Amino acid sequence: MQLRRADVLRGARELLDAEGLDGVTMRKLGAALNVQAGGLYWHFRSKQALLEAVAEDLLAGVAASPPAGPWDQRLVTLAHRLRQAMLGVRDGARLIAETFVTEPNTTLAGLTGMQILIDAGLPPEQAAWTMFAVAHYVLGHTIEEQAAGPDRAAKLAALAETGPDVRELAAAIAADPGRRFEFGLALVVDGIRVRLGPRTPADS
Amino acid sequence: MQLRRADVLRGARELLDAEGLDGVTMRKLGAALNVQAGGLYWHFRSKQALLEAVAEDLLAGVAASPPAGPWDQRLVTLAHRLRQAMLGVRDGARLIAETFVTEPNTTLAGLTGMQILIDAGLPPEQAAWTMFAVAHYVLGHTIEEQAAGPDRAAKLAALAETGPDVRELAAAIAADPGRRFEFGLALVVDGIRVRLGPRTPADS
DNA sequence: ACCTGAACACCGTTCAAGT
DNA sequence: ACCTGAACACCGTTCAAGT
Repeated sequence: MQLRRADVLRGARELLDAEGLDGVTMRKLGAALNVQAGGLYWHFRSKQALLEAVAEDLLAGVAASPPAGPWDQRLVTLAHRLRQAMLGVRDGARLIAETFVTEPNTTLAGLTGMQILIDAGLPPEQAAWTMFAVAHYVLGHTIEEQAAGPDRAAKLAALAETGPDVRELAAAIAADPGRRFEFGLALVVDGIRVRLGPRTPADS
Repeated sequence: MQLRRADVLRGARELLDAEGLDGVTMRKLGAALNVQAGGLYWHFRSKQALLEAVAEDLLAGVAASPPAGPWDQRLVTLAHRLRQAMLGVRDGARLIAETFVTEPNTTLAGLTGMQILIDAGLPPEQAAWTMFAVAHYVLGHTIEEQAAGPDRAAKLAALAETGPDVRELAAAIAADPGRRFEFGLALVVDGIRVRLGPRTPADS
């Protein structure tokens, strides 16, 4: 039976999850879908276009339903969803980083973040800039968190041996990523709060 | 005459600057150095090892001299240096992201950030976590900022046409990266200040 | 419309053998 | 010690031709 665009997308995502971004190959994907590698080019202009479609797909749930509550909670929810979306596949954050998408899911996620900050009281331009600051923190954190590497653990252990200060650094890398993410996110949110002035808790 | 490790490193960096990360190839590098691709493996265990050496090299200046002044200025200086180091080569931020280095330059940069925050009054564990939050913001920002892509401008222009709210978002992407970086960095620093309590301005 | 077969111009890595 | 030559097992992409 014939392959649909959605099948290729699903296959690519499964291959990504199984092999990582460097393991995604048009030939392997073809094999998984019982098709020659060249045949995939009927469905997608290029490998890059396929990866961008996977990236857009990955962000599907991020802003599908708008987060509710006070502005800080809404923003934290959105940031969580973004991280979770990227954690949804192996190398998801790297995929997002190496891709430039202007499709609905991606755009809506950005707009939603911006709107939350406008509702909180920021002028539109500041809201957009602030939204990107949050997004960049989330992206940077999640990329690092997903970076696998076989010798990572070994290097880290060796590093921890070299001194007490370096030990503290190594411990931070090895710490629970979820809690570390939360910590940094709260920091950024506090920074935003400063810009809103003192009468924020009363707003919705 | 013979090739030294440093020559390979310099060649790799120049090739990276000229062709981008995806254009760095053992064969092209060999050609640039008048050597067969296989010959490079005498100097470096693998392409990955070579890239990690380039990454470590890139961070040479970041913490070479410790930033001076009040803690917030010291931290901002360090963040600037980190961004500038990554901007020093094409795809520098992506290189740092795809690499896990525990060599002196990289480690010292991390330790310096942590020490600045300890001096500011944070307990060591918080200082380490905070340092990573800053680093992740810088990394995320600089990756996005360096993402080239030929159709980027076209996609962005098309996006700006689709509505006034999206226009604001597109404008933020197209804005001066230096100013945008500054804005987000100040946000993070304000967030840190909140955690230090009210008696900070008096400290050095 | 959707895919095959085959080719083109590449990759990273290994390793005997040369100097 | 440092590198060549040649091979191995791969890549993304194109495109005539098939169905």
